[in-house]
Amino acid sequence: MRLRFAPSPTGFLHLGGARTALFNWLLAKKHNGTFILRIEDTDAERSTEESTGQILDSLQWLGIQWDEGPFFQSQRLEHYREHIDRLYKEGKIYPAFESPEELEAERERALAEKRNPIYNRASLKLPKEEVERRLAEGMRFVWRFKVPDEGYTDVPETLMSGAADCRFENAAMGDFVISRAGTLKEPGWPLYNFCCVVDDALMGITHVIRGQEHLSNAARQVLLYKAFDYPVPTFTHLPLIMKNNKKMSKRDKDADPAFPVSVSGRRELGYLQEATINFISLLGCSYPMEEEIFPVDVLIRNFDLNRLQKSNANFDEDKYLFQNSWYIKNLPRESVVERVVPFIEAAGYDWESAAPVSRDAYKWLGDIVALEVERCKLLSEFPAALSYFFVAPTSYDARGVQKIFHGEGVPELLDAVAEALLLTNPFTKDAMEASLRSLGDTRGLGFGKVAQPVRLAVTGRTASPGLFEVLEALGREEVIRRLINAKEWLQSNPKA
RNA sequence: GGUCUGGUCGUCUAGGGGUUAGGACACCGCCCUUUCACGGCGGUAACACGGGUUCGAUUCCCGUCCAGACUGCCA
Repeated sequence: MRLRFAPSPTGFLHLGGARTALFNWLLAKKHNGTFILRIEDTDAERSTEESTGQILDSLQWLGIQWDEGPFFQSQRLEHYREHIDRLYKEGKIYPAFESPEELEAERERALAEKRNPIYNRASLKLPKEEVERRLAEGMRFVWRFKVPDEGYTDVPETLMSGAADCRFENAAMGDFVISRAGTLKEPGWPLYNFCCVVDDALMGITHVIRGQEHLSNAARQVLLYKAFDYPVPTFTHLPLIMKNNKKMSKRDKDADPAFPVSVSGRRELGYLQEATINFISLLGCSYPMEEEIFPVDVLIRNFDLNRLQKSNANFDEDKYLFQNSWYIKNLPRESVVERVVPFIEAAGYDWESAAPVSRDAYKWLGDIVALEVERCKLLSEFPAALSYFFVAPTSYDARGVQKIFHGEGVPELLDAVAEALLLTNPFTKDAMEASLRSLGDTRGLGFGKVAQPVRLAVTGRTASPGLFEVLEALGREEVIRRLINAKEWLQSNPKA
């Protein structure tokens, strides 16, 4: 079993492409087959090396490793030329001389007359001598494939059809172009539909899994396989991934920047590799497992073309986020910390000097990351969530000031807390809790009345992880300093 | 317009001639609780419509409607 992923390097790898790559890879892995990567860069206008690099990066990040390649179509011209020659000699293709403008005019005419806008074969009807004269003169032409006038072309399709193959009417297809405009001396570049067939045949591809937008191409491609007398692979055309009920495309200009369609964009936002694989594996496919969260080896074992869905799938951001947060909570802590570090550094926080002097900075960082692991759904949320560990608050949440700081006797309370914590030994969360609970009791205050002002004083916020974990991580000196700062701030900013 | 493909809770889906139509995310409620989260428990919610076939259709068939893709000298 030989499968391939064949992206065109005209932009980043998007999530739909990643899912196509994943399914091909999964099937290859499951059956000990071969997964080939081929870059379809026949369009010199739009292909870039930068894009190729990005696509390879994204695949590697996802852990989708190819067994062969990457092959580049731009380096395989000889094969295509050879195949064109072959078809020409057999009379299966012919040169067509119309300019794009002429074609467009004809197309509009056809549409206006409610005719199917397929090529009218004007060049095929030219006398042989005329064709030869034009070719000799160096007139520009494209190669068109002569599609049979009658009959049907059946695409062996595992998904997008009923029990039978997917059937297309030849008469409705039109003689499609297989090679761009050129002359005999300077031939144009062959096109996708053609190169794809030549390569898949030469590379021995047995099974093509790709997006459903290629389904109608498949009919043309089958015609080409037949023309070459090559075996036709089996096709699986995946349902499309939709966003707000329209195709999620990398060409979509209106895409919301908060929800990038690229794998790299998601990575930069702090989506995890594990969550991304897990989530896209569920788009248009189901598995016999009860849970919807599973590691990739379970995925490989259970992937099955028969469990593919036929209808399009909407991309559910909520579910993706949920899975991401699940992995942040459940992946080995060490692994999460490792991945959070670049985000913290990119935000400009110097965690090494923020760590209490008595502590190993990296271990300390691990501790505070652990405190936010069940709150942050994206890696990119950690810097803001943890900011007060790196920089002492200089202002306090406005609503908190109003509701908490302006309560009865808060400055004195902060003093008392500072004093109590000074005497708390060891400076651990359990000891602090006992100490502050009893302080509350003596003052006749509910525990919340003690904890909330302290939280606000120390973090500047009304919400945080468990207060005592925070205090312990901050260390005694820093906590006392912040309590005193808060009290002073309160005295110079009294209730209006 | 033509060709092709689809249609089960809001979303992703399981299922399949007889089921209380199952799960997940989201949502709502309760519990836990020093805040915010996490977690636990529970709840609302679906077979597009009309004809057949059948003792019985959400499931099979046909139409309708709706949706999407393709209709490039892009891939």
